[in-house]
Amino acid sequence: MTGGQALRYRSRLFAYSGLHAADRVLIDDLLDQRQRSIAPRRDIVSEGEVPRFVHFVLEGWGCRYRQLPDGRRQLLSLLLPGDLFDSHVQVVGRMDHGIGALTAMTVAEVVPDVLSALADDHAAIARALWWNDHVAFGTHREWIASLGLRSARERIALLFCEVYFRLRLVGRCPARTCEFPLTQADLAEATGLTPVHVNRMVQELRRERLIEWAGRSLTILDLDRLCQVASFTPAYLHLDRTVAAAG
Amino acid sequence: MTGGQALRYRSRLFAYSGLHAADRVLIDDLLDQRQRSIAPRRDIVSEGEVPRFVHFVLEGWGCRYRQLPDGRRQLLSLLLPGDLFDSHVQVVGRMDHGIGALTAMTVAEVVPDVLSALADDHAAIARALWWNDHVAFGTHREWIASLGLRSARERIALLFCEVYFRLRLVGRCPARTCEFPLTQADLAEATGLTPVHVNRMVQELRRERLIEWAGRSLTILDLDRLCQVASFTPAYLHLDRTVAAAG
DNA sequence: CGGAGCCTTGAGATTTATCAAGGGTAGTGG
DNA sequence: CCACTACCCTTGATAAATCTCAAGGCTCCG
Repeated sequence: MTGGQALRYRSRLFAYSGLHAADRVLIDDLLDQRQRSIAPRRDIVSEGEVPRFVHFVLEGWGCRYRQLPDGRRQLLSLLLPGDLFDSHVQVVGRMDHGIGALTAMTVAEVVPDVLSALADDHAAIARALWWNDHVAFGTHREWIASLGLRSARERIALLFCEVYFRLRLVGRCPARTCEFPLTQADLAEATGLTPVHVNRMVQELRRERLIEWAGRSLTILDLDRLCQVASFTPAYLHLDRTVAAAG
Repeated sequence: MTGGQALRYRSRLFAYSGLHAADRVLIDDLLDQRQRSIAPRRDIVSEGEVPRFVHFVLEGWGCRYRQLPDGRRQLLSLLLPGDLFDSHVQVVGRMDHGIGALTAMTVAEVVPDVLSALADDHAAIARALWWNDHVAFGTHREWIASLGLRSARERIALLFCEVYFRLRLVGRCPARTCEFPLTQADLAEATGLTPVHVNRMVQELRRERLIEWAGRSLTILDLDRLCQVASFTPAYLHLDRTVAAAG
């Protein structure tokens, strides 16, 4: 589908169905310019900082998070391999939240003007960036709905579903098993629950043979039923604009 | 600050500090082209629909919302007078959520290509649209943090704070009193709580002399203390890019 | 005058949090 | 090779926040 091009990376953008093979190569080339490793639990961009780069996640998992003065912390979204974030970093000014690594990560730092220039010259790339933003918005909306109206059990199931579909899109979940390197404490911060309660709910999902999760490996045993538990529909990921939708 | 221009509307965009007076007039002119009235509780754009216009709220309050198959409903964000939403509606495809009116509303429907053309010709307008998106993202993030880690009382206080600052930006809250035409049931859908519990928490805030709220009118009696209760900081509204920041 | 919609109150049930402790495992240094 | 530490997962008991169900009252409008 992407042709025989020798792409070195697996950007999410490559999944966007409007791109030509040549567009993918252009994006791929950007990612070689400047890379950075981040240790687990370290910030990629801190609150209050003025960010200078557009970031592409090459390896590892990160998150956006918000921390209140009293120390309470909430994850706002997951940043998975292939993701890019803050494509229009020029408008950001001071960060109103932090971006951190959950595992060891490698990210590509792209100079915003270079990406903008690329988008100006190649309408399809501009559209791919729009699409990516649109999906990010959709994901935020679904998290609001998750926290606002789903039970603990449903929230956790939803997160598993989301990760599964997102990783599949970037070719990191060929079968029913994918990486899931978060701790239960991370999961608690993502779902607005306590670690203790997450533990109990995860065990429930295991007992019902919906998932297996040990170490960094997650297996979805019954995707249909898990989606049903979570009231998950992938609509908000807008996969219809994706090459995967064709296959 | 906006000069002596005869602007007919009060778009949020006018607050963006990068605009010239002439830019404001151009935007203002867009809003005359095509307007639509929406009855309270009706959809402006329904889930599953393919939206055709960029919308500007001229009067009344609306919301984005997500409804699960079983009927549970969560508000995702408030749409207040002056707001514009889905400025890049071209990428949307099928709506993954609904947009509805909470009160009677008047919206301007702008043809996306016309707005895009304007943004292409006037860099400042493009930046204003970016800024608006950026604030929308920030608001979604803050709602996630609200639902994930704040108590019922804090969430309600936060919503009052947010509305107060947003309305002030568009000149609809000159003093301590502003419109707040939601029902307690709406507030419950926004905060992920039950109407009964919202009622009790609102009474608590009233008893503590933090707010007065009766009918459609909200008065903030002690803004500092209310912000403190809510752990509210306006950072996510990015008012620093705003003419209000100067004054 | 009657109804509809909204707000309010009470009592009891449920979900989730809190506190506290124990166990497994992997890595580290002696 | 063993002990030790750190980190994570697990379990139990109890407490707190929020929900559910039910009913009554107010106000506005036809």
